[in-house]
Amino acid sequence: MSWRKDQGRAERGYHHGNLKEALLQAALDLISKKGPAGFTFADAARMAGVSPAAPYRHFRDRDELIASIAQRGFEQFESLLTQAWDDGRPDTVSAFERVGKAYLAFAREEPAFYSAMFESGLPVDSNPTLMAASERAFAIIRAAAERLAALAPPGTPRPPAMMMALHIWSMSHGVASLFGRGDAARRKLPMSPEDLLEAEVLIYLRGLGFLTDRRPGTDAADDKPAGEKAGPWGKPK
Amino acid sequence: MSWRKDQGRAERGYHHGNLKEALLQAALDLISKKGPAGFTFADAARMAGVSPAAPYRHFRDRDELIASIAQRGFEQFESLLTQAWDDGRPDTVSAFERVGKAYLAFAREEPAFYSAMFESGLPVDSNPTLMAASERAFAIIRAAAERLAALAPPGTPRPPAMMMALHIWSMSHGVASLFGRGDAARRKLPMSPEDLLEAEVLIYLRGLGFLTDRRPGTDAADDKPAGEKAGPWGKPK
DNA sequence: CGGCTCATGTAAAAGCCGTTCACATGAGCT
DNA sequence: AGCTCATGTGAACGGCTTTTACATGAGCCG
Repeated sequence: MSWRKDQGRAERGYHHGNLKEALLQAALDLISKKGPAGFTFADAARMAGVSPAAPYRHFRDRDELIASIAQRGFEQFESLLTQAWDDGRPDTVSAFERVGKAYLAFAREEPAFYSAMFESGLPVDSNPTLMAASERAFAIIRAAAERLAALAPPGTPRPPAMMMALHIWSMSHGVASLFGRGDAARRKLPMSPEDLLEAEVLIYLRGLGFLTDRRPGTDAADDKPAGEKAGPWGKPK
Repeated sequence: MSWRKDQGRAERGYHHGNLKEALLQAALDLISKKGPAGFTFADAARMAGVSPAAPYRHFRDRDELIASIAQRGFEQFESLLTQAWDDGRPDTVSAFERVGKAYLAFAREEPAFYSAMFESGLPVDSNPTLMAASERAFAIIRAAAERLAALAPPGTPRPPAMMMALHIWSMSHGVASLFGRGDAARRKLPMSPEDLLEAEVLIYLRGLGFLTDRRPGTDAADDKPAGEKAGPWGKPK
């Protein structure tokens, strides 16, 4: 049966058997409850049912645990973005918007990961593998921007994909961190963060010359079916 | 002479005489050096030359000190933005861009204030006077957006000023917090955060129908549609 | 000037945390 | 069976936050 190495505080021998995993899980819980600053190493150990010194067999120090979480976060983030982008199907623009929504959804649904990744205060370049994971996640956005840039309307200068990607990233992060989660979400808004970001991205894309109204027949290279006549901020009255 | 109540560790009697101010100053130093997490109450006390218990005569706890700093930060921030906006002189669009630059400059030059304001992890609504200060600062951006919205080209639906303001804020905060300061600034970029934000805002404004080229002779009076010549990202090759 | 009072500072202590080190345990291999 | 080494424990150190009882002296009042 499974009485042996259950997670949590089930009776166990001298050795935990799965401590590293249990610690990561506990840390996620704690960070999502009390923020990356409020999380303590000792608490995580307690929650895993081991002594305060035990975690040091698995992580050099508290920062390394947080870095591990950030690392995992970037991996899940990358996977989520990849899935949202879906290689640009069914059309580049709408896939692009889906990526924006996925960004926000991640920040909202995995606040612990998101804080560890972007708000834990640990230097980006402290851990090379961490930076690599971060760059792989960003690469998705960049690849999407690349495809989008290639669709630039003829006659207009083609925007640098890297710049577009950075712009999209900063918008997404800005919305997520100001309005997206927990404490910050308490700022009163006339619209949801999702709608706010979507409008922002659409206006931006239009500024680059992309036709994002998606009225029938006005779309440049896309075959997206008919949408609204309304602009990116809903129906003007 | 001025041997009496000099700042720092100069000889002093039993009473410091200006401890509250000294603590705020010390905290600013420490936060800018080690981030809002690395800052300790005891360190600030030491730096001011008093015992670790002394600060409690002036601040309920560590969080209240940080909140005080955030408060001051918002006040300076508001003043800086007001000055940058300069009531929309000499013209709305360029004043608007100046506000964006001022935002970034504040984040870069006052990282301690900026972290206390946006990254300290304390709930926005913990302190009503703090939230009020924050709202006064945002009101500048909002007022600028209002003026800008009023200039919307005829024939296009007028964008909601509040939404514009939130968009600008999220772009500015996104760029500042991802690329603007200290650790985050180590991400390698093809351009400066300032240029990145300026381009982002210009493209966004163009997406709203504002003509932002501002080369001599191509301004609003011109009949040429925006975006034909040099874009906001410089000369395409 | 003398004395009172109260804001402001100190010392000491409790409780927490991170971290280290010597030591215990027992899982897995030979 | 016995060895070994990864993994966990207990105790200890120093530092931080916060509280409490006590000390100091600046400002005021007569």
